[in-house]
Amino acid sequence: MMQRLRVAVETPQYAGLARALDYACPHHLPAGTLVRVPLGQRNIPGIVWAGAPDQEAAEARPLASLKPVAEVMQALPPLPPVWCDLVDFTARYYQRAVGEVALSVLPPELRKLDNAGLDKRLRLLAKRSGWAMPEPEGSLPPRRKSAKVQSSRPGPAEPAPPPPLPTLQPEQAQVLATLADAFEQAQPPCHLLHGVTGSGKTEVYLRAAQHALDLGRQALVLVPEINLTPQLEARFAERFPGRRLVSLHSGLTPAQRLANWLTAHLGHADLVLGTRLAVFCPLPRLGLIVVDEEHDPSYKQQDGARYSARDLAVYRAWLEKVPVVLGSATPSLESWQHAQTGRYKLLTMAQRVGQGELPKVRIVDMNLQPQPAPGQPAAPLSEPLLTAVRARVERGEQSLLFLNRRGFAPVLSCTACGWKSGCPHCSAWRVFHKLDRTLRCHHCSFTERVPKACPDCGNLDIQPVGRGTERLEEQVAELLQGLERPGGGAVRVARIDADTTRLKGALEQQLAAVHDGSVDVLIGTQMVTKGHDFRRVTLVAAVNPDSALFTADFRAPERLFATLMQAAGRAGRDAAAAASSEMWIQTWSPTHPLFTALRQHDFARFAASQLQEREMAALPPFSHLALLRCEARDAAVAEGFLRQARDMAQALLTEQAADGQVTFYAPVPPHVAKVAGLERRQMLIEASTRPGLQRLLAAWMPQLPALRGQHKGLARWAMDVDPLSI
DNA sequence: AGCACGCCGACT
DNA sequence: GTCGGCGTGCTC
Repeated sequence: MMQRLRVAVETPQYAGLARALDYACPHHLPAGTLVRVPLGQRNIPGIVWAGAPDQEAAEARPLASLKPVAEVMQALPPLPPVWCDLVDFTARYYQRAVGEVALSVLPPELRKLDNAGLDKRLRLLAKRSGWAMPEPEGSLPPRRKSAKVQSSRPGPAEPAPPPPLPTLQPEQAQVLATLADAFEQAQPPCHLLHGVTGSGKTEVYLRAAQHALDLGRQALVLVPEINLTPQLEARFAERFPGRRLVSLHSGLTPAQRLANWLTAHLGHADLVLGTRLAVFCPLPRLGLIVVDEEHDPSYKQQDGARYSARDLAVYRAWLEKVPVVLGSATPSLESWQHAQTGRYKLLTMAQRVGQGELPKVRIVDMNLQPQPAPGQPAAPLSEPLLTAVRARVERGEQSLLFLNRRGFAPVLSCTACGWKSGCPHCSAWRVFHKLDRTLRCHHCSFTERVPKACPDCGNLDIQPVGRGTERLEEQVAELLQGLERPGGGAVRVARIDADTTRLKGALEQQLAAVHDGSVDVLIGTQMVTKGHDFRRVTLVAAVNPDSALFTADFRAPERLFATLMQAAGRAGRDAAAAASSEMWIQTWSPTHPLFTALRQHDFARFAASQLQEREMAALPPFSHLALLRCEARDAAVAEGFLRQARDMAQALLTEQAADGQVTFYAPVPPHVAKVAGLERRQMLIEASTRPGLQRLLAAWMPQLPALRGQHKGLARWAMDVDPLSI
């Protein structure tokens, strides 16, 4: 007897196919079962979805008209119900098709395999990892035999005996006591761990993970960037020899990613460490979630389903009734506000381990520096900063110069006619990269050789305008020329950014060079400010942080504060040198409150002033935003679509009972209005309450596909709920 | 998104 | 006379 089965398949939201589709199946399949189903002419993967099909759908499509499920992937245990709940919530909250979310968070390799192929992979993995294949009758996987199993494997030698645990600071002990309580609670609260750099947050994560493992549970640890996984992985591996630890991020090969995911899903992994996509990793024994550097914007997915992995981690922890720890030295204002109102439990660690001091912050007022002669480029480093860097070099200490702009110069310009190196496909300048003499668009990757003469007037004198890391490296090397290092020999200047680390292993290699002291001055973008422990760095300088102060983005100050605090944290990691370490900031706005707060390392004060501004302006976390974005060949089409969509929403609002205020703003071009030949427009929606916003979106979004036909040439649209930048 | 169907220009 | 351009429309 055929049955009706709901299956989530990858269908885009804007095609009007957001819900699970109906298929016929000869027998019942549990929700979460991976299947292959026909859709149009294709055979695609899908996941059996729970819930009864709605009445109308059942009447519109009688059972006999449904296509049958093509294949059931019995080799894979069904995804757990809480996993389906998490995906369901994500799709609903972020306004995406449920199948799109479900399938996009599975390892890509899993989608390609058929049942036989999957079975083969599972057997191979089981054999290699030394665990028994689960019984076909869906029985629980056998409990791990920890060290015993591992040591019987060929390859790595006996795990080293666990190292002695470091003594806990009183603050750490207190935090851990609170967390220990949370493990006992039926519905543990969300914890915000506010710990200054060097206060030993990682030790807290390790001990909390230990607690979860002791209870026979799994721990999930999220980090913002792939770059940060290896070092954290090393610390966890060292602390938990004999435990199975897997990482999950997009840098793994497809086969590795599948193997690690399967290890976690089958319950064989004790610790899962990964980037934002790991928040969806199925874990049958989940006991703890840690979100490190919770303020980091990388947690927000920026394409496809635009989810916040941090927010989903909090939701998942609530669903699965496990403790969650959000850790940061500079929490996001959203989390901070939740901690202030008591919705999150605030845990504070204000002391640095080993009584190390935070670096002294020195502000250089650029208005007081001698100006360059007319026509001459400004010096990259002010005289006092240059002197300080020189002194470090002479003492054999390292300096880190932070400039958040890669390339040689952000734009090239003709001195005669004023031509600038614009991108023909985007409304952005193409960046001059000197090494390979190219002009590169950082938005669409369009790359050309630098022209010999001005394309407009033929003038041979084309000048770089502004400064990126490539140019800074060149200029600093010049400024430090002839300086004597203690060991003798020339000053060594190195640069780490997306361009110098493109090759696999390049970042590790360059970091190693910094660690072993074969670099005196390191120049880098944001990349070097995150997480790395540079023991010999005693001076960090933000060369040009001002641009972030004056952008229209209301979150710019919050982000700059976090970035500078994080950069400051790179200095004086070695307690002995901490007293003499400094954070330098070159700015044209030395009296800006952001810098005042930074000088005092006073996050709470900065957060309070920012929150006050946000409240006055009715911005998050005091309001809730959504951004409807769309792209079209023609800007007028994009704007027309947004306006019509707005009219629809306003009509809906007059029908709905009021649930707070909702304000619609006019469609505007985003910061970069044209990318790869498509015009972008966006419309901001501001709601006074989250439920009010969610209710509107739920009613509104399903109506948008109907507008499609009326706007010829409309490429695509998408809703960004809780957008990070507007 | 895929993938078809569909109706107009340069090739064997 | 066919191959193929991408415009429009559908997928349980």
